[in-house]
Amino acid sequence: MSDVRSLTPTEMAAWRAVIESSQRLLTQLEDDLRETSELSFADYHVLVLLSEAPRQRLRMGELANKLIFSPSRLTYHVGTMEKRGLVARQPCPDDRRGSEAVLTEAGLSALREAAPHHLRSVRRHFVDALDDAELAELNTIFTRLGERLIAARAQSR
Amino acid sequence: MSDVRSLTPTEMAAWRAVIESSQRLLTQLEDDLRETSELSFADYHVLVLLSEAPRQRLRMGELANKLIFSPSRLTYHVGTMEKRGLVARQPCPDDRRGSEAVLTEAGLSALREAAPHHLRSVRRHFVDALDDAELAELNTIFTRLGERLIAARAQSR
DNA sequence: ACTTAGTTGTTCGAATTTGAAAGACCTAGT
DNA sequence: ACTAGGTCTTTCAAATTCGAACAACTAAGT
Repeated sequence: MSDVRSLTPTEMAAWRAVIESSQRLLTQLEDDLRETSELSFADYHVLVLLSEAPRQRLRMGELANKLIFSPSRLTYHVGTMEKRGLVARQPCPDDRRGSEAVLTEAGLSALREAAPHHLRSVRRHFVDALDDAELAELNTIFTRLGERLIAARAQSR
Repeated sequence: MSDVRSLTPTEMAAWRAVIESSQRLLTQLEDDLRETSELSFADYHVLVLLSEAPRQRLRMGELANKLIFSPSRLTYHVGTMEKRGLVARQPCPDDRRGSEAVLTEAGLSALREAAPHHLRSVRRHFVDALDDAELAELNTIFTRLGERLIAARAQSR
């Protein structure tokens, strides 16, 4: 049926494998995380990013960029995490438009508790399937892809 | 802050790059597709899968597996596409529990119209950033990952 | 100071996605 | 034939996500 080429079979196969498997990977990690903790993948990601930030806090906008979340999605999501006590929200000191999300004690505990399980899951479904050269290669390739995507997005504004 | 290791820096970097960039990739492709057509990425994917299937039809369950959609999500999504005339739904001849989604003329047209734009987008944001060896490598790696994930899922049932 | 344009984060209604039933049907063993 | 135990898809309500519009503020030029 489909005579829609413009991509070679090799290119198409690689493209599809990446899309499909990364989707499966996310789904599996999400499931594992929910089974061993009270956190979603997004929750976990928020906690990690905050824990790594100076003073364990990030501007909403910055957090949204890192998570690749729309602004409204982040507002909502941080709201749910705030209700659960995992993060707090504070007005930004030097810019009165902004606010920042701050990691709480409870949030840090939740992260510390979930991390071993989550990392085990990452290992099982990702790292263990790859050798060192492949890991290095993936890092190179996806870092490059990410940079190009960020550049492209900046372009089209 | 985070002393949560258990993954080496190399492993962690690769993992993060893959997750983040594949997310960015999806988002960009989705945006491009919406700009040049009336289709979402999921719509497009449905149309491709149907167009490739024998007699341009697939059981709902099979389609859900290929798309990595939950059953209820697929029901809803096919519903919206049906309203737009892109697909039709028919009872399954040999299994009265089931139904199948069928590609319509309009669906095929929509796919043919969207494909060049979409493929150009895939090329720009993915293929063009990679050389042949990398593409082959990605195909190998992600095919393997996908197989493992399917196996793991079958396990845990 | 005074516009004017751009940012930042939130809000709101609509669209989508989830997960737990439920309904209808198939399959195997009796 | 007749269950008992699956399977396939849909339904429903609740949770999430999107996108446009908004309010508050900042930045830059005049």
